[in-house]
Amino acid sequence: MGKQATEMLKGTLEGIVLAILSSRPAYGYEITAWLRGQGFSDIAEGTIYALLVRVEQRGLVDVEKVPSEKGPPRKVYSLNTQGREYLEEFWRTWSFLAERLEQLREGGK
Amino acid sequence: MGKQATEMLKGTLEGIVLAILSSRPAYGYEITAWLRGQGFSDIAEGTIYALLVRVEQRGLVDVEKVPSEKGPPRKVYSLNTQGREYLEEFWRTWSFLAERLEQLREGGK
DNA sequence: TACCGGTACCTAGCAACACCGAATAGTTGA
DNA sequence: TCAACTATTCGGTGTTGCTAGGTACCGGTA
Repeated sequence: MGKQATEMLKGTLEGIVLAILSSRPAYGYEITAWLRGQGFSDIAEGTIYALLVRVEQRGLVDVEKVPSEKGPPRKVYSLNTQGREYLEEFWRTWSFLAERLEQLREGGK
Repeated sequence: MGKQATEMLKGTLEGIVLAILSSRPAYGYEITAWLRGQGFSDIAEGTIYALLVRVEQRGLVDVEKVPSEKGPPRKVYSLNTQGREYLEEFWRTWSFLAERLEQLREGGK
């Protein structure tokens, strides 16, 4: 993945993380590892933590500290009601963008 | 369109503009008007001009100054070979992102 | 004991990008 | 003359992801 991805992730990465949290609670380290497994090979760890702090401050997620057997305690995040509404809005925006881009790709042949 | 769009446009707007230029040469004012007609209602005018300057400096487009009947001369941009390669790369990155997001949307039900 | 690797989180500084607001300049018509 | 439309430019702002570190807890190994 090149530099284009870095800029393209702005705005979408937040939605991606919230989408993950909508199906199950998770913590930062776990999310980073999962994303890398999905092909987001160069997602920086700090990026996810910073993002989680932001969404927490906006009140989109709830946090619970859970002890870990092998390391420091985990901060487990889960999507709350406000977060779900925000995610809905995200999907609407995404759909709009995706449709226009698909049209452009068709037309550009 | 809300605030999410602003962040989501980062990186994609460039691809959108290059995609437009891949089908026909165009100038800034024209592109802005076209985008607004397509539903990108709150694209700032200055944004497109700044973007065009960037892609020009990166050598992705060729520029030609063309006199206008009704106003100052237009700067008409057209995609060159390097720009087409860059656009290909953009589509690959976009496809990757779109696939992951579609998977997430499916899984999130 | 000392050390390394894996787990788990945090932070400061940076670069890129879209937005805002304003300015400039040419043309046409009231 | 003045307003409206066309067309481009620019400085400053806020948000975002990346870089490059650091802290801390644990188990295994030399």
